Amino acid sequence: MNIFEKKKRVKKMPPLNEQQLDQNREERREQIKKAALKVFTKRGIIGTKISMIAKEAGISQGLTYRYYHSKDELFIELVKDAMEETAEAFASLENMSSSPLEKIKELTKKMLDTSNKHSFMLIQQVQTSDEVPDKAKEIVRQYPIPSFIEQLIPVFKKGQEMGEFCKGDPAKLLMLYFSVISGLMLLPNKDEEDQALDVDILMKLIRE
Amino acid sequence: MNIFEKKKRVKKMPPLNEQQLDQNREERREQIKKAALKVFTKRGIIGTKISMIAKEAGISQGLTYRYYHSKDELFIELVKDAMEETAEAFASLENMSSSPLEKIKELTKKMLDTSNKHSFMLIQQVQTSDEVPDKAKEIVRQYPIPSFIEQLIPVFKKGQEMGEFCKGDPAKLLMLYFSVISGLMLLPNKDEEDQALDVDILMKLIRE
Amino acid sequence: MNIFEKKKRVKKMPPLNEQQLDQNREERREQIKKAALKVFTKRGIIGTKISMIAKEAGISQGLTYRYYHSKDELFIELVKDAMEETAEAFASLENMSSSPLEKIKELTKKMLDTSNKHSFMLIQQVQTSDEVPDKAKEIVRQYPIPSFIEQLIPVFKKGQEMGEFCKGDPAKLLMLYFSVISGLMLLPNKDEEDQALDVDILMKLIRE
Amino acid sequence: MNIFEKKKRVKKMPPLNEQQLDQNREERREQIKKAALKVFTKRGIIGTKISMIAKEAGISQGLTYRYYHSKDELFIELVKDAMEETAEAFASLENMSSSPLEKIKELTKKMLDTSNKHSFMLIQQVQTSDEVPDKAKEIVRQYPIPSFIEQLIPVFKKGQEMGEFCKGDPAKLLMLYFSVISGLMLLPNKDEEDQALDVDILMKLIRE
DNA sequence: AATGAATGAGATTTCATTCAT
DNA sequence: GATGAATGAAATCTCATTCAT
Repeated sequence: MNIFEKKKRVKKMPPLNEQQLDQNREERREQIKKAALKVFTKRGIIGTKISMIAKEAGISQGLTYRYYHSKDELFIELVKDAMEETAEAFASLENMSSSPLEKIKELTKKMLDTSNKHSFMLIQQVQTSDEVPDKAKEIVRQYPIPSFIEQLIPVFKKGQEMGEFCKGDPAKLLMLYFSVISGLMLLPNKDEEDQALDVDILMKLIRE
Repeated sequence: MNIFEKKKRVKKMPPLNEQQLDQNREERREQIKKAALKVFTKRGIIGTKISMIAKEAGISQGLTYRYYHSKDELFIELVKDAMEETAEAFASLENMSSSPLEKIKELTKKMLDTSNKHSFMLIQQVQTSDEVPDKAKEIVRQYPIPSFIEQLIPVFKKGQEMGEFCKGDPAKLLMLYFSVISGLMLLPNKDEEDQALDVDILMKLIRE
Repeated sequence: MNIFEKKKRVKKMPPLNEQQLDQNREERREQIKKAALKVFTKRGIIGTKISMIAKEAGISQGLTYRYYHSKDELFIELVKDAMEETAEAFASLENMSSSPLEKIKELTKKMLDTSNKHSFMLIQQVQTSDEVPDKAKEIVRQYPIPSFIEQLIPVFKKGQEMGEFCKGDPAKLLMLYFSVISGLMLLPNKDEEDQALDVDILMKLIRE
Repeated sequence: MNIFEKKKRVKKMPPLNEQQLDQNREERREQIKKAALKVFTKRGIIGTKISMIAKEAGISQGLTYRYYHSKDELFIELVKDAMEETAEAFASLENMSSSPLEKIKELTKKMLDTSNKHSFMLIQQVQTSDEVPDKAKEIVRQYPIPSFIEQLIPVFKKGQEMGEFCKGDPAKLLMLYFSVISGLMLLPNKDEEDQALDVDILMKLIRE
């Protein structure tokens, strides 16, 4: 660092550079979010005590508040993330070159996959429960699940034409299908291998 | 209670006769249970405040404690009832003269019917949540849902032989099927008429 | 109570009549407000712990929350009351038949009187401190003290004409005078008898 | 510190010489004190968070503790300083050659001057509030304000003889006068120019 | 029996102080 | 020395349960 660079730093001389600090901070936030998502989905927003999240994240209660002002704020952040992921999951189907049936199957697997499930469950919680903050409700309302499902209607219709899917009102069939998936997500875990099988059986609901 | 039993209790002369009092008491308990079931299933045991139950039942907070010593006790009582009803629902199939497929269909309707749903949802809650009292967990463990489902295996096998049901491991198929039903119960209400349709589509999961 | 009256009561049969309950409730609120006013003026809103108010009122911490949802709400209610009292104190001068000088003197006495002082001090606190809730600031801003003082300008002018008050800009003189009074209120108590004397000396500020 | 003392400390060879270090340290302490005084007087000791002082001083929270072991210690140090300044302000009158009235007027100006006001306000806070550390209370008790005022009694008497001051008990008149000044200090700022005028009006309290 | 008030244990949140870097 | 993170004790607030009427 030459003397000119030195002058840039107006305020003070922190021991670590700001970029490093920001990154640490971001990592902590992720650590907390990960822990929180796990506990929130397992116990609901009211059943979740901040102390549980802190313990799960391996930090003190107080520290949680340096990163999130309140339990609600943390919850809301997670809901935002979950909505984004969901939107992406649905949107990503467009770019797939596979058949309609394969697309739906892929999406189903993604939703039931343990690593993604938590996000979907969180959204379920927001839709189902009265305990969640209004802000969270709003966010989910802004991007309603039905609208995601509607995106699939063209795919489904094409599948019907190709004879992959059964006849019937695409909107209604898809809605029921995803209700079933949603419901399954709320149930306690199953073994991974079983899951793989399940998907094929589930597809019977919409297959010809 | 016969008239001889009645004479046994003679503490004092109440304004109403004992039988009447007992009946009143029982009615109150039912009134409270009904209210509690509604709120518990909607908000979970932690999300439910005693004040909410009291309000729903149209009585005062304090009075609730005349009939149930604690929130947990009330919850446990409801779980007991729910288990009994569930057991009955499954057992009653034996006496039905209809075909295997019709039996399963009937059971499905019963489970998804708004008036019964609450009991099933309560059991779900016990299985899913960590917040419920240990005693409740125990009760549900004593009569595990899988054992109910096992009762249906003979019925299912018969249906397979008759060509009503698809091929495959009956235990596994039934388990998935009822997982789907359970999951659907957890979702917010749908219109009654749609429900009627849904059942037929759901049956595709196990039908030939 | 005759049978017709009995029918009026739609809901239930409470042991005490509603009027009595409402009155009790109101008394409790007053009791809490009185205690709170004392502690708030002595220690400021932040320095005041709910436990102090509860102790001063002789009730449990928890009970406080049955009457006021938060410390802030309680504070705001007190500010409202104080503003009303202040407005009244100034307004009441109009109806007095005494001379301008006597009017100001009376007002001064009222403000410095121990029994009223707390209300004025509370308003001071709102104006001086950054810790008070925004709502409280708003309320005080709605009826600004200067506007109260302006009401006195005609009185003061008349006093000047009568030779009771010194020459000079009435607005400026009154503002200074009441600044002095306000300041004095913030200081720890003096003996009652001294106070009586003080007023006459203070009047020198505006007397001819 | 003389040059001999300097040689006594020879632990290691610091990049800067000891004197320089000490001076830096002293400057930092002053920087912190200045910031603290500003915030303490504005928000009270409880309303003041260490983070606020650090921010005002432009340093980190943690660093504050390198210079002061606790918030209380910092507060106490400020109170000491304030008492010394006050003592000096009163003492300095002795050396003035002006008339008694001019002396009091000068003192008044000094007290209401924005740059000095903070110290006086701090002392007020110690006298008024229950939140301050006991040590601070003690320090102020050791040099009671009344004793400062008593120092002025000879001056006041001389002024009375000279016909500059009004008749009456000097102790009582001075006490009221400084109560008024103290009170005024607690009020939010006024414009500088108004202040100048105010002093003359205030003097009416004690002038003939 | 019935009510609503009252309590107190436990949860959330704040912040002075300590710690690792 | 300097920083910002981390801790934990104390405050606010909630609510299951008990109590007086």
